[in-house]
Amino acid sequence: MDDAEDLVFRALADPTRRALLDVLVERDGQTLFELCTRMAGAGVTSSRQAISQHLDLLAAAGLVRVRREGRYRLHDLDTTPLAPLRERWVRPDERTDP
Amino acid sequence: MDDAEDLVFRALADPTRRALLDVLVERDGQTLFELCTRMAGAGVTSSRQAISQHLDLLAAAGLVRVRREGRYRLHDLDTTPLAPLRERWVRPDERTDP
DNA sequence: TTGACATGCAAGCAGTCACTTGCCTAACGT
DNA sequence: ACGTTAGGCAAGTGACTGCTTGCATGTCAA
Repeated sequence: MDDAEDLVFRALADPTRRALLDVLVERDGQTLFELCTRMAGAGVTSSRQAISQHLDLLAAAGLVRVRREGRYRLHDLDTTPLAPLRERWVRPDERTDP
Repeated sequence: MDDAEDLVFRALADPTRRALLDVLVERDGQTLFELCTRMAGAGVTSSRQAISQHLDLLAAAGLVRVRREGRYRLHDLDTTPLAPLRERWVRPDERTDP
């Protein structure tokens, strides 16, 4: 099972990746080093490679867009894959979609 | 990391468990055997023990309430742990909470 | 009571995951 | 040109995960 939905859920399964999303939601265009610093500040102690790999996984899930600018790798958050997820597992009697 | 939030996200990381939630959202009080049958019907081929372990994990995450009735084990869905999850990673400029 | 049905428990196994380690490439400043 | 800065690649490792296997328990019907 390797469809898009599965990638998103598996990406969210790790606390470090969720913390990365927490940092990314505030501002687009943060570099890898910037993210490492802010993660360390948030109490998450992960190496640069570890964080880079987490970002690769988030990118594979479509949650993060990666672009190059000079020697920097900039990261933008994309929350659109989360939209269908938010409406899932709502009881039929609790649905409020008019 | 073993807090409640982490349990929920890890519980959602498995496609079989998500399929179980899909089946559970329709009706409360389904037995283990009933769930096995409906899972098989949905194209998910998992043994009874496997499904039972998945349900245990969902129960540990607070997503499923388990109760006994005679020789049956009945399962009720509880979506309240999903509520905070739905409002997460929403851009500050996209927030619409009045 | 006896047998069938619904489920529980626990050890073991193979695959996956997160992380490290070590070295390499590319872009900037001086 | 040279060193520094930002990041890339890939193999290896320990722990965790999902699943199986085998047997045990408890409940009901006849």
